[in-house]
Amino acid sequence: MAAVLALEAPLAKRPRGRPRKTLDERDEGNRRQQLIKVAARLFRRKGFDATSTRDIAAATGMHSGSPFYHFKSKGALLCAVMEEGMRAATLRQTSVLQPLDDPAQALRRLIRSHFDTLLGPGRDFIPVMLYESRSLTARQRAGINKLQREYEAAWMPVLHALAAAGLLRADVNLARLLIFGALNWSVQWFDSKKSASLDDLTDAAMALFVHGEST
Amino acid sequence: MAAVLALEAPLAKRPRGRPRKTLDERDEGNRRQQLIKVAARLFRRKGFDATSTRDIAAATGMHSGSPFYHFKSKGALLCAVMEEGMRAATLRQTSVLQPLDDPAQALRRLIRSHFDTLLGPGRDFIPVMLYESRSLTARQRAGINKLQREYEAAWMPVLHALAAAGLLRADVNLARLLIFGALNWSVQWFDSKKSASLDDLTDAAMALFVHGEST
DNA sequence: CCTACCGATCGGTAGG
DNA sequence: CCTACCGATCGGTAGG
Repeated sequence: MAAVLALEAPLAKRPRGRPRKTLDERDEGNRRQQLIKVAARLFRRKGFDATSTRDIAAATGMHSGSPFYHFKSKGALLCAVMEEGMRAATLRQTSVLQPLDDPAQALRRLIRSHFDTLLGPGRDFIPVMLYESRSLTARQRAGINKLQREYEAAWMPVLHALAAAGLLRADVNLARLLIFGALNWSVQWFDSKKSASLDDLTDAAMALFVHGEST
Repeated sequence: MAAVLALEAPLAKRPRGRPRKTLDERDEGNRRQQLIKVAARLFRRKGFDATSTRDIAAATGMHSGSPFYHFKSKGALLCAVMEEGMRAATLRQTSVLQPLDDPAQALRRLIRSHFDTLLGPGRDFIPVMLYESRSLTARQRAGINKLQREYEAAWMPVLHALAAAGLLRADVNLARLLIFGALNWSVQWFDSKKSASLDDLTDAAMALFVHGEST
């Protein structure tokens, strides 16, 4: 009898709060990841300041105070979103580089991977990072900047090689800033339901930046 | 006696509120412009949501409710900032185009003027427009978009001419979006105290985008 | 343009 | 992770 009660207790306790996802999805320990994912979507759609921790809690199926069990502040949650985004972006970028590529091919892969990071389905993390860094503390921002520098480091040898071959004009550091700007700005206007694909964007960027006969 | 009182009354009334600028600067009717300018600076530094109407009032030397005498809502003030920015930017751009320019020269002037609009001293209006449009109502955004389309219209014949001459590769519409991205993103990283000048940036952008021997 | 104020909302916490 | 709550702040308004 006691054994039966113990087995059934979790089920009996469940419907205390508001509607929950199925038990399969609860999967204790993943609530933190759920919060990060939900927060990223809301931060992107409405902005950090305009998103309340209550919004995030409700969209995750929690009550208003519960996000603070997982994160010590709203800002810490924002920082976690950005860290998770940079972790995934760096992984994606590393997986795409191939040792035998010539510089133009390498740049093409980097650009295509970056567009994927910015515009691929369900990718809210990096857009949030690009537009909400102002809400980080100085210490948090320093941490994110470090991840960004590591990410950008992979581009520099490629850009230098292109410049040496005469395929990229302009000061390499300014070129890097301008190129990242051109790519990053796409989160403002890209519409996946319109005609251009990520491959189209990559072709256009290569044609615009890389000089010479064809690429 | 009555005449004397009438003449002095405005002076006698002045010190009722908090510290004011000199009488010369008050200049009734310019308070609205002052609000727009102060709001632009604060919106840019802290973001729209993180700036309170009390911040704006205090920085203009008003009390907390007074901005609402000039603007019916905080959002209307934001919209006024953007309209004022676009008005100045379009004026600046129009004044710079010369009928005898070849396409590359024309693009150079457009880019230089755009950097001036984005990064020149005291230019907070357009950066606010670029990063706070999400806070506009749909109707306000439609109005701002119209001004932006008019501004961008001047670029299209230039880009088409460059494409026809083989100096600009890539689809012209995508090129326009990528180029504006490269330029607009500079508000994120440009530091007027560092080495590069607006002319340096213009040179780098031209070298990056415009193909051919030299420009 | 100021004074005095309102209702709403927010981030965060104690205690369980 | 929920309950119940706090202090602070905010956009906006009436009435002058």
